[in-house]
Amino acid sequence: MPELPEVETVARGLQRSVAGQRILNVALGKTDFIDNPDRFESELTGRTIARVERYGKFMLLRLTAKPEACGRDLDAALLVHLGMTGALTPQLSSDAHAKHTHVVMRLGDGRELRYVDPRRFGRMAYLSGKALAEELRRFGLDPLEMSLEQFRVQIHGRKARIKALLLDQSVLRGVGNIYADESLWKAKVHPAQLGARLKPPQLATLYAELQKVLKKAIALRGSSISDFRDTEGIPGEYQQHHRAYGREGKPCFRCKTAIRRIVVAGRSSYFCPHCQPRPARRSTSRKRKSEKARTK
DNA sequence: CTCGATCCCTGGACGC
DNA sequence: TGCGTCCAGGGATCGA
Repeated sequence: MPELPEVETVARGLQRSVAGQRILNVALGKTDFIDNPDRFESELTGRTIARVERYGKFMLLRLTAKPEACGRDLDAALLVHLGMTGALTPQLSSDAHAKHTHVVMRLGDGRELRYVDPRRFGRMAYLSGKALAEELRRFGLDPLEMSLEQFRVQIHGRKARIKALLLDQSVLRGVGNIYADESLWKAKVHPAQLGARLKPPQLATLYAELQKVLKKAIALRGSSISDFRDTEGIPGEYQQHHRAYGREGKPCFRCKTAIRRIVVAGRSSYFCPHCQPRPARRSTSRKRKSEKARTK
């Protein structure tokens, strides 16, 4: 499932392979994941992909202005979210269409940039100017670009659980379930710990481990759990370094205790019950006792 | 402000 | 082999 490292991998691949290419035409299949499909098609046709960037879990295909735009739409972009199963890859026009191919952009050099997404949890949108700026403003800082102090400001004082905060794209952008669990395991922080209750050293460790995990995962071209592939069709290798995610019942790499799975913030959360002890919840247990006493 | 529930969608795993 | 069922999960939305 594409999170920050996987999206970075794909964005770099596309930057290498399709930057500078002109989009000659656009063919759409199912369009329920595209904002305003008609406009999408007309605006993309004839535009050139200037460069490809990552923004959180989004890819931003920056587009050059149409010749007739006369200076308008200089900051137009194709926004792509891969959802769970999306793939955006350049292919030869002679290649057979994979099942669930929903967008085909014919490029100037004869290849095709194809979007394939069985579950259609992804999103595509043509955005420019104000709409693009507004869209991007909804998200927090990139975890690889933020300082420890900026991280601290986002977490301290928050009553939400740390796992929920890490997954919240308005708190920081790009982290998903895998890298949240991996960095919490490394930092020995329980996923249900409240943000406000993280001690300064824990916060500093979590910040550092999150960056380390993300950087290493990028270097290994992401995690391939089921079907993630880079733009050349090669799986990532970071899944071989997972210490918590998907390891329910298997021994912790540090202490051999069986990894447990619980649901936090509506997501499967894998953690070591020994290394990441459940936070003592003084107030809750007291409340429970007093409630029991009252009902009796 | 934060929570859980629900929906979107398909493929894969599993039980019979 | 072929059903039915459950689960995976990012994000939007809604009600508590």
